Amino acid sequence: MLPTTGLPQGAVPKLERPGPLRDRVYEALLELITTRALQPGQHLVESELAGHLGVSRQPVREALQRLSTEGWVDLRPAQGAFVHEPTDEEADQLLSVRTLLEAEAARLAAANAGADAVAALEKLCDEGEKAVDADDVDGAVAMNARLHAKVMELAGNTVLAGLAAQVDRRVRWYYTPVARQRGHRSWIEHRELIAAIADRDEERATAVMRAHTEHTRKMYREREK
Amino acid sequence: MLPTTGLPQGAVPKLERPGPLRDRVYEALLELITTRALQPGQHLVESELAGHLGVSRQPVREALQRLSTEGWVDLRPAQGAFVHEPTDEEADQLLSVRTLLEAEAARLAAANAGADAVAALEKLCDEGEKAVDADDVDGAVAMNARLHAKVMELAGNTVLAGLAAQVDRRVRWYYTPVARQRGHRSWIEHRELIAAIADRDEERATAVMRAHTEHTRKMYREREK
DNA sequence: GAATTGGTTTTCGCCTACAGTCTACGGCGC
DNA sequence: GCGCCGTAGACTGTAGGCGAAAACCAATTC
Repeated sequence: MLPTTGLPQGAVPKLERPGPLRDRVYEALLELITTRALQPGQHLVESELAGHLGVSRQPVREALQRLSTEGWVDLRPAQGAFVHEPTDEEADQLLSVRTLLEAEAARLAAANAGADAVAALEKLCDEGEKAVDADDVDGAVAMNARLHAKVMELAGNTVLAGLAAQVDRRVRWYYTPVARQRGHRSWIEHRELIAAIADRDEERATAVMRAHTEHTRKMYREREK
Repeated sequence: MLPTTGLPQGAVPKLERPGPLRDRVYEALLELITTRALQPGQHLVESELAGHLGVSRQPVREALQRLSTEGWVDLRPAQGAFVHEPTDEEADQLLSVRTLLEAEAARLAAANAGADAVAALEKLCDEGEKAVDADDVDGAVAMNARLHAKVMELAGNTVLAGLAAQVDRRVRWYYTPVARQRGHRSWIEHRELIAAIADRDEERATAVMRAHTEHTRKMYREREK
């Protein structure tokens, strides 16, 4: 028993710590990039960002460094950081990798999932469909992300989850503009996926997820033209 | 035509630029980690490393930052960097992800490969076997890496290649101690893989690569006990 | 003897300053 | 008028320094 004080565990609100500045800068920049406030190809000047965010250059540099390794910005030596410009080819490759990772996650989820897990998935699906019916695009996209994240969690492979999280976020960056077009159909497929997971049918879960992600990929390709 | 000088393209050796210091620090630290000079769990003190490498703390910080995002070190806030301690579970997950990525790469390679590509693979395989015969473990491991990298290159998916490169390097970190045990058998499997690629047989290439990487995974598991 | 508390030291997080390098622009020669 | 060179500006790369938080250790109290 750790707490020798008579206080209950959650009584002390953990003393909201701001957390490392570099992380907050990272989050801020990522937000600016994903919302297109910083456009692809744009030159990111360290001192400018630092001044704008009210911090020094150092945290900005570290944030840019991290964004670089995750593929959000390109760091050209002695020239600075530029917001990454996604090519159509790269987007397609990213989507195909996503298909691979998500399909595997679906398979593992089907192998591991219990009744309570399935219930949780159903709940997420309900909310997602509700958002679609209400024309709440942002909400639907968010629920979609949470659903996929939940499947990934059920897969129980943290390494896989880490890679998928990166890929997914970038995919969503490219994909958000076309998300609007893909409403109900997507959630019907989600239902099929959950059914397959509930049946513990690894083969079918893999196939459904593959079809699902490939579907969005095809939609992206058609949009390119 | 860019070169208006009459000089051939490669004549000027690009004026050997030292390149960003942080990258060299990164390479140096990665070398130290993979060679076990810095042991898992060890606390990495910035000023210590900086002094040892003859640079300031800043490049060291940036290198550690990058190593952190790639999973080599754990960056605990306000505490510093610690060499990542791989758990058995994590190693297993990493190996399973590797299987997934490499199998897909093999499939794509089989779909794309031409005669010259197959020849290049054969050449790498020859050298690898030569290294094994000479009991040159480090050389064999290196050739193994280059062979897999070549397959990945043939797959033609840079995103996939990027992920696989990270995973592979970490796998090799865990795996190096047991590499010695897995000599000839591994290279026989390589031959089978190349044959499948030469036949443009995607199914078989996938299966062979999957068996190959799963084989090393099993070997690792047995070693755990 | 065990737990706590206070001070001390180490180390990180961030800021500021300086040097090197690349880019852009204006003047000069052809 | 056209192209080259030199200079000025801006930005990045690196170094050093200060304040603060965490870990460590010893003295003290129960």
